[in-house]
Amino acid sequence: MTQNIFSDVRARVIAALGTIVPDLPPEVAARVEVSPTKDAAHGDMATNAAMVAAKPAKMKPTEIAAKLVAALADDADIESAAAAGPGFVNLRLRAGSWRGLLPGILQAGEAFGASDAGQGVRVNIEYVSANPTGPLHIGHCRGAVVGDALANLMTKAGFRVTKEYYINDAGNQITALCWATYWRYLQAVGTTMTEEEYSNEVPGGLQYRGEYLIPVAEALVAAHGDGLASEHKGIAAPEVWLEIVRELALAMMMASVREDLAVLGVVQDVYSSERELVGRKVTDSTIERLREQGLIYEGILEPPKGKTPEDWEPREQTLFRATQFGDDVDRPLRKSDGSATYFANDIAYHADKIGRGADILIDVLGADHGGYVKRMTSAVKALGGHLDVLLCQIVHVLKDGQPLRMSKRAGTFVTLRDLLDEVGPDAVRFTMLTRKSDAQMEFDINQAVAQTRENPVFYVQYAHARCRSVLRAADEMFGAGQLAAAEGAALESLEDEAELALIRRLASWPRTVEAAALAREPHRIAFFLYDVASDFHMLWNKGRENAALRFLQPERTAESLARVALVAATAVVLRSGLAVMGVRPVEEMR
RNA sequence: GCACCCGUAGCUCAAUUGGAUAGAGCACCAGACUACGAAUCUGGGGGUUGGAGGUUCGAGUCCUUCCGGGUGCGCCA
Repeated sequence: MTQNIFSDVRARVIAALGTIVPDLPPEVAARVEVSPTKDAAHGDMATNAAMVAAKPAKMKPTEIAAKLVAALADDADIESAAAAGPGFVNLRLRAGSWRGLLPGILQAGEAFGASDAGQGVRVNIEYVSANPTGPLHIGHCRGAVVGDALANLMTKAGFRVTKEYYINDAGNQITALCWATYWRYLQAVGTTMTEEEYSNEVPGGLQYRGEYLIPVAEALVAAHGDGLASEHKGIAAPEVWLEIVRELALAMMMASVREDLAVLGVVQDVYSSERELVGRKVTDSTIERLREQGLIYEGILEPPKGKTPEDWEPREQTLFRATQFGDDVDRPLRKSDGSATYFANDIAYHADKIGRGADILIDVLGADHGGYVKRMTSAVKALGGHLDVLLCQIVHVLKDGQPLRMSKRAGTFVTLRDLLDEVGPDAVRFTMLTRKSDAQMEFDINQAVAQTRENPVFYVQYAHARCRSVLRAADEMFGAGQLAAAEGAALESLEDEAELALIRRLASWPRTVEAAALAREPHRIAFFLYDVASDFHMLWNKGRENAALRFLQPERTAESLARVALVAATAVVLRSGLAVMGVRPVEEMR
């Protein structure tokens, strides 16, 4: 038996199938699945082997199923096999085979569930990548959690993962940030200008008016006094101050972003700067490379149908042939002043990631970037790479039943830090993973902190705390070291249906990790842990009604140790799963 | 107008990626504490999976079309 009993049994099914269909094509074997049954009445697991093999074998599915049943009947771990429905083969494993998995779980500890499914493929996951123009807000939070959990998940599944943040520090937004910072600086040195007057002098107007720039201004004063202002404490020539302000504002904004992320438990491996990339002329060389492939041309785009912008005029641009790779239109790479578009720099950035050694690129983006997906996947395809994009849909935050609208103007702007202060990082992370990332979600602050079953964070934590409680009691009852004894304990006494159901659940953890990693769906871990917790609470309560099922019984050491093994294995799986989600397990609920 | 995401119980969401009778929680009704932690558990009602076609052994899942919600749509990032 390996750690993953499902892949183990699958191998036996394929072997058996091979004796029935001698020339079984490998691609057919690859489609054979062994999965848990939805309905316990069907047994423990079911396989579609007979159905997928029917066509190439030119046999009826039911006929193959009948032969599979006969072939598998000899297997020592299989108690019964039965053909069902259109050609399923339902399998029931011996209780002893299930129980026999517990020592392996305890031995593996939190590493249980790890696999080599990823085969060491190098994956670069880029997430958050918020413009460093202000504090992170709730809109960034979901992507941060999803990206981070996905990184943990794929690492556990045997991928080699790099976690990366792309700093968009090269565009007009940053110049706007500099002007906004400079306004705070002028205020700090005592300018007589009004905000209105200042805004009129700023190209594009004053954009970022939040107070979070005041500390930057104070740092500027500390370092330069009023030397960055004009004689009358007005606006000096940008050559005097712009680059100085840019350096400091960027550094301090990024420091605050990283601090907020750290509170959330997110620490990335690589922080890549767009400015640095542009400085290295990577954009130019990447465009040149695409030009050599004949993918760049000068042309004029059609205006969008229906809603044509007011100031539309046909214009010749440098275009990338995105349509050759599945995009709807070709995309511009240069602005009219000759500088690179954001897209052009981003192509260069993705080329850079590939160049640093990534077999698969993953971008975790916000829903407002949906229109960006096709062009970026097209570009990466042109570069010979592979890009998956995860779109995280909007999160609506609810408090006391009322939606918190995200509005900077109305002053109801919710920062990530605010949310973390109110809910705590563990609840934030778990709750963010209780929805598929491409579906919109409601984040109910009251529910996230509730100490009831309707809060999955609590429910799972409570199950773990209960496990620990039992293990602490076992320590007292049987003395320290009972765990070592439990690993070798006689497990035959674990025969109640609720106990076996829990074991089967724990045994499907490796399969869950693998499937979730391949599907890039970290939310499945949250649902799995909820199911483990549910199975465990159910078993606990059964012991309440039937004393014979209680975990610890002083006068029955063998039975107790067997159950201690089960409880310890449950705690192991819960911790293993929480680690993937980046949530800390708790020892007790206080 | 076009593209992408979504539409599942009254509400919030799952559904092992095309599998068997679509499942949880909340809410509603009825039950279980002389406790290894009742912050939990047991049972019950509740569905034309937005509508209509199609693909096949089999569709919530894939295709077409329509309806509804969200996001975006040449020198913003």
